[in-house]
Amino acid sequence: MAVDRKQQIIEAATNSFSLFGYKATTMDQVARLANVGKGTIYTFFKNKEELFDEIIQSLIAEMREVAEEAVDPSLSFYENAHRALFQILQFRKRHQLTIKLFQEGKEMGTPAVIEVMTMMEDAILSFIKEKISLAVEVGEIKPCNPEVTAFVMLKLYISLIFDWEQRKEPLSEEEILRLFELYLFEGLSI
Amino acid sequence: MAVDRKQQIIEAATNSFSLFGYKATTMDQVARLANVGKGTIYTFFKNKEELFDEIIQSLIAEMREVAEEAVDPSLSFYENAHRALFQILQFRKRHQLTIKLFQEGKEMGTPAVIEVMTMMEDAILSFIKEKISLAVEVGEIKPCNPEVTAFVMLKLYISLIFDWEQRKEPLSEEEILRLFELYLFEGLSI
DNA sequence: GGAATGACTAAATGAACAAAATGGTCATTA
DNA sequence: TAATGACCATTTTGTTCATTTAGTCATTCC
Repeated sequence: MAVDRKQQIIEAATNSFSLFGYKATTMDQVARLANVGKGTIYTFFKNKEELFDEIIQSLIAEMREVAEEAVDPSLSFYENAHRALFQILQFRKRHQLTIKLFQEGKEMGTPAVIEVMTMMEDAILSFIKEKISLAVEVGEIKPCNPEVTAFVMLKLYISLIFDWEQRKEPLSEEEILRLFELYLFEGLSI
Repeated sequence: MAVDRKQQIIEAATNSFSLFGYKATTMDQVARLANVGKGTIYTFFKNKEELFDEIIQSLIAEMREVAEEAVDPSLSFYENAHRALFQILQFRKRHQLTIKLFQEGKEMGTPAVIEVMTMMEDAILSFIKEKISLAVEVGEIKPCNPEVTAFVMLKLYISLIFDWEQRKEPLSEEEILRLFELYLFEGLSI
């Protein structure tokens, strides 16, 4: 075959998921968009959910790459934490697919979407956790539970970037970095 | 009548809201529970939402009182934050109403509930902000934007109590206080 | 011969309609 | 004159059924 049918299917599905969401994307539509018979999809993917999962796994891998790229070994842990988290969240903001799915998960509660969003969050948490564990070992930050700390960091970031934006003027990247530093690293005590 | 009908209605409604939520509480039910004709409710309250609002206003006032009582001017900001936080924790446990409404707002998105939860959040934020401003003026904590700081404190608190519980074993009160202290006051830096 | 296909089926979905429940009113009652 | 519950308009819930959809498989095509 001249063209890679599997790739065609993945691209068609990604486009449709991005545009209409998971539920509103039909396998007929994916087949049509991919210029492929519907049955062909099932020679590459067991079912709709597996096709979806494979797309999300790529997305997660891409996110990890972006985050990893943001890390600069010559910088401090807190600066790197900020850079990585900021990049991940910006990535999420930029990619139509993540935006659409976030919406669908919240508004319609589609189970497959919720499952996948949890996977994405877990991937982010596991990435941060890894970095925290390392920083603790090296003695760059105080000993702490890496799992809870990763969770708190992510939540703090989401609060500052997404939630704060709902009520007030968005914070600039510099402000976010400064706040991150102030609250999580220096602490408020005199 | 010997008994205060308005009070009866408020108590019945509070019970039902706590037990079944706002939407699932019918005015017939409130009337029945209050041993009152349905029309009587409407001599005291314009409609269901006003009855709800009045109950929430009391709840907010009560929360403020509880928090205010916990504050001891002779203690440090840090210690007072502990005490207020602890009291609010205890308060939350006593009031299924808050929990039920929080759930309903998130899961069903009942507009009246969302509106009221926003009011509660604003009340809490304004309370914390006030205390932070004072502490900064007195030089008890580092200078910081009181509004953002209050926001971050509340979000951290909600993350630790509600969100963490969704994925892992709930944290004990002692653990929550310890984490709050570690992340916000001491900071992670060595 | 084996990959690709699209007509086919069982299951899921949602539109449309009917029935029940609910918020709010008001004439009657005590 | 305050309290009430039958009553009404509207909303919500339950049900039916035609349509749509995910997934299969006999047939086609290279």
